[in-house]
Amino acid sequence: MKRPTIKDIAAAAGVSKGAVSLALNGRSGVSEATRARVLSVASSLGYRPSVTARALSSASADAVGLVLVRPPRALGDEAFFFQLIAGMQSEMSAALLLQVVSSREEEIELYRRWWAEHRVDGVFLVDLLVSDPRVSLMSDLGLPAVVVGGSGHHGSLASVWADDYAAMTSVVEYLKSLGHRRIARVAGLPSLLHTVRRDQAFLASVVDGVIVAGDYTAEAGAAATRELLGSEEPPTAIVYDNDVMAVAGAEVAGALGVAVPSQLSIVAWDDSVLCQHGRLTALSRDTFAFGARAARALLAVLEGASPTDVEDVLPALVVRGSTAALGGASVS
Amino acid sequence: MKRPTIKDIAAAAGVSKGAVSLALNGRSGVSEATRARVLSVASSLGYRPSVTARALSSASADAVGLVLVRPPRALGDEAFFFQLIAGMQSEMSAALLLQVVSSREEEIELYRRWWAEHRVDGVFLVDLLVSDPRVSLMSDLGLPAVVVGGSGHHGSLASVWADDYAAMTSVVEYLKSLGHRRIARVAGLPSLLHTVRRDQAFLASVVDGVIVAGDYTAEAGAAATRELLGSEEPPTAIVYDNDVMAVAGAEVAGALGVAVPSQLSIVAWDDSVLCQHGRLTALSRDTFAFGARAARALLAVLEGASPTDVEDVLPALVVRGSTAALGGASVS
DNA sequence: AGCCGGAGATAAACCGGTTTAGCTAGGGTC
DNA sequence: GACCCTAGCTAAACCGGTTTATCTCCGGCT
Repeated sequence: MKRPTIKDIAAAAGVSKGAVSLALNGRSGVSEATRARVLSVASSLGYRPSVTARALSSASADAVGLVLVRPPRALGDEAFFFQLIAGMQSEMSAALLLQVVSSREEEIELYRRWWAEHRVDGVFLVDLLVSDPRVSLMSDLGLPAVVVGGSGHHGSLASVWADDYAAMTSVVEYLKSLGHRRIARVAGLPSLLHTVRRDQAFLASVVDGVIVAGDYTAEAGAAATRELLGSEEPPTAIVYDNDVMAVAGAEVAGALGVAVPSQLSIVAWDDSVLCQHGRLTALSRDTFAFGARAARALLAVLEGASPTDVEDVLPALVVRGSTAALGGASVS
Repeated sequence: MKRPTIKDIAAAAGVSKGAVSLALNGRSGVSEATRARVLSVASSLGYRPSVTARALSSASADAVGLVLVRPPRALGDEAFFFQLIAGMQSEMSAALLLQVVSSREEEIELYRRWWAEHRVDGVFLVDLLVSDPRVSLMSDLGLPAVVVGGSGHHGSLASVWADDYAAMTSVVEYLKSLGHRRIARVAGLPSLLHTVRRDQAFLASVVDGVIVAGDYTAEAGAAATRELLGSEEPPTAIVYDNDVMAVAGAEVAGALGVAVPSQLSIVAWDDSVLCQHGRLTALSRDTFAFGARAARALLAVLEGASPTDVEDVLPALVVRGSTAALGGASVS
């Protein structure tokens, strides 16, 4: 019940540990005859090198890391991250070391540890902040990293992103073309970079706009919607920063007797089963594919390629029953 | 930019590596004075032991493992697992080593490797099969494990489960009390243990029942529903094995002109935002809490407690608009 | 013949811990 | 005073790999 170690292979092949190591890793220093013998012995004994031991002598750790800073309870409802993780895994043969922490400080400490111990070969950085300390940390540590969804270029790091600015502009233009003028935005966390980008794009293209901050939870979406619809001049269209808040908002509108879409148009950022079934117009991006792309980018960096920026395809607006021309007929 | 190692602490405290190790781990063999000195030096240098190195000499790996056997693309839609993971993380200070593979063989191979390399301290076993080889594997390896959602006791392993049999019985009884006789069940994967348990309970309490197999995807739910509603004697109630299939089924019913709930009652297993918004009657269990409970069980085993079976609270039936008495008025 | 160079292999150091064997000094016992 | 124990510590082996220094042997060149 004990795995063969490199020593067993060496003994069985009649060579030294060092020679086995060289042979298995395809490096020079052993003859082809010896290499072949070692390989055959290794495979016949079912030898698998120990990643743990290998990681100690500063080689590969066969894992990449992802740290999420969220209240765990809220995390479970955010399909986005799981889709992303599933996509990442689809392109990786390595395992994903996942940890959920509650503060940015812990997150940074964790990256330092993982790096110092060679526990991971590289990491994904998500939820990028406006001026994010992690970017320079990765450079300082020399820890390969890919910024995921950080809408833009970041120092010397590879980045995989979608153009939030253009996407938001297209949403607003679409609503304007339907005759909407007073448009509201229920935003995500203000500290996040993509929130700021979307805010900017929103304010730049909207005629008469208002922004309310949210935190991606159903409660926040409902509260923001109540606040907006109860105001002096309620908006005729609301753009939500995620699916959960949008669905909650639609529900609140219904409860308040505000008809969707005849009196209020609703657009959700990030499509999901939730939007599909709620017949909500949504900005759809393929999060799974996005994760897969991020994984490929990280693998490329790990293989020594110079970090590149990959811009994801622009999210497509999927028009469903929650948006209509101002004063148009109800569909729902 | 280099982390202090145990050697640095030893040098700074003027003792040997071994003494530092003993002192830090609270073991006897060093005087209290020396221990205090070592601890203060260690903390002032910001020393953190390397988990990687520690794992080599058969100590803790500071991580627990979870292997999921699913097509990655489908995985992303299953909120269940992410809820579970979020719950697990909420109770763990260690990281979760996560890997998605495509076959049972790979899964087993992965457990063997992780064990052989001390990469994990223990693992969670999900999606238990009818006679699951993993159970005896864990015993053989001596790898601490917790069976999650395996509806029952499993060898010498700790188990955290909900009573699927009783839950299914309660659902069928509820439907029978509404007057339903011909009831269908759109099941999950037939190889899974809880599918079998639910099948048994369903067949035991139903008057006139039919079971169609599904695989948790929206497509499967839609196809099964089409098949059932198009049959000679269509059922008046359908119980789906997860939320995604139930929602898809409701949609198909609507498209076929079968009114829910007046002509067809629908019950979903596992509640979610999806069911809440679709106003589907659902069997609600707190998956997050379930994951947290599983984590606590694993931690207990890791601390040397003898493995225990923890039965989760019975899932509660949350009645919404998708179920009604046979021939009752439409609500939707 | 004498010298040099490189291929092929080995032994040993190293990564950062844990653990065991062994050494030393001090106290108690008879 | 001889003897034994034990507390307290050190040195060294070990975990399973990688990497470097070193050694040997053989062939080619002058």
